[in-house]
Amino acid sequence: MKIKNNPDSAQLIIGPALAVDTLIFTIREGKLNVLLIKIGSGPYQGKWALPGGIVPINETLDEAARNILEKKAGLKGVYMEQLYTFSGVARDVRGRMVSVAYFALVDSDQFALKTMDYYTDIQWRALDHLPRMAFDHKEIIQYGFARLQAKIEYTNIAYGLLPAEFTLSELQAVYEIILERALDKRNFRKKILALGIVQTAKGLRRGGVSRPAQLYRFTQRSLMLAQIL
Amino acid sequence: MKIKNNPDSAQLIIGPALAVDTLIFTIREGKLNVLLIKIGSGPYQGKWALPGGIVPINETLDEAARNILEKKAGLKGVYMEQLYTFSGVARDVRGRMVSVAYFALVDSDQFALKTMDYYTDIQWRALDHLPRMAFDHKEIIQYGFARLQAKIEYTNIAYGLLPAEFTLSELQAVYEIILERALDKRNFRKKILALGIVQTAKGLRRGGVSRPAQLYRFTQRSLMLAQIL
DNA sequence: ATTGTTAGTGTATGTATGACACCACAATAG
DNA sequence: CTATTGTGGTGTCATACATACACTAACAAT
Repeated sequence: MKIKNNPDSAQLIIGPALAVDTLIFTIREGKLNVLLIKIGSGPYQGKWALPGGIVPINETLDEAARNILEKKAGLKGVYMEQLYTFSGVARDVRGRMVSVAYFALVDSDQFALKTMDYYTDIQWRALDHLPRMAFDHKEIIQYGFARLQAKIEYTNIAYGLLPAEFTLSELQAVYEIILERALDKRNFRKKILALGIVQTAKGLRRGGVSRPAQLYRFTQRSLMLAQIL
Repeated sequence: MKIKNNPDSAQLIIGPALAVDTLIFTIREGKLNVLLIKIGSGPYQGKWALPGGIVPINETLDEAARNILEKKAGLKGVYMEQLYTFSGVARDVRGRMVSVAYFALVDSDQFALKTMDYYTDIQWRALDHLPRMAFDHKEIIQYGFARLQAKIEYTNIAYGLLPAEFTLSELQAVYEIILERALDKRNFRKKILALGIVQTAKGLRRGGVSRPAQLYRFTQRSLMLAQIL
């Protein structure tokens, strides 16, 4: 199938084109949000989409995902993991396109959004109020959300959504928002502390309306297995 | 990046070529095996590889995986699930190639292997005695094995490895081989029966050296969640 | 009839889970 | 200064679950 392979890193092939799409979750105002961009031209003009783009010939998918997220949405240094590869033959009306979806969780306070490239807007959008979306991106979001719900139960992946220091109530809120159910406060704290995935930081969260809360930090800010629920 | 898009299903693009590789596990003689083919020509001549091939322009990845497995290895009707997409820039010396790996479990007694296409051989090979392999296929196998070990603990995926009717001892052997540890017979049977993922079939497994065993069948021969271990 | 081999079964103990209510401490209002 | 409000922080008990463990049953082979 391959036609040509230039060592100076260009090759012409016949087959599906390859893209990556990035699915970035955050929590804002008590809700789970995703990062979307508004498409400014072409057949999907005015619709919203995940930040994505074509995979360059000389980059791995991990690299391409990182670079595309930075270029299209201005988010630097976000570590994503591969989610799934979507390949419906009609998923892009402009031609055959296979897309590898990546996802990550971020603390939205750490990033200022800026519109880039040929997009007309960029926004955090609540998962329960998604706008009209281009391609099969709604499906990608649903798939990623399911993965997130599963993964938060047996890993420490939630660290991505929180600042370096946080209270146990804030951590519990993250779990409740993602799992969409209430958790018992005492059992939750017992479990989290017994697992040793967090340690006390010095200092209290002051400035709230009530008793200050002890601050904690994750012992590891990298993916670890830990059966939480 | 796209150059051309013919509606009669051909498009020329610049970018990585896209392939699928299929990772088929089975159990033979008490060991976990994978299906490998021996490459007959080109820079990887004489090395072994997973059955794989280029994704046609008009097929989804699921379809391509099924068709390639049938065409390259003669296995029809095997239902695979997507494993991971591998994209190292040097994974194929012939040019830039991204590969979507699929995997499945089969009962090797149900399939006769036949060498096809330009391959010189096809064999089941024990996972602990793999030959020299082409591309990054050893890495794909390791990744798939890890996924299998995880997945057999919380799904009924083992049904793929067994015939329609089987004994509980045979089922337990499957678990012990994949998990590489011994399981307690009474606890295993208790758990499996309590979960209701199998039901008694009529008949006994006779012809063994000892007391005949009750036959069972899976209540569902499709992927179900079930916390087994 | 004896021996060998695998099938099949129950109990007891420790561990994890889930339900549940009150006092502590700070901020704020009066 | 006192009372009120709001969130932080803690322990126990009951139940379910996981684990460890040993003997009898049924058939085949001799």
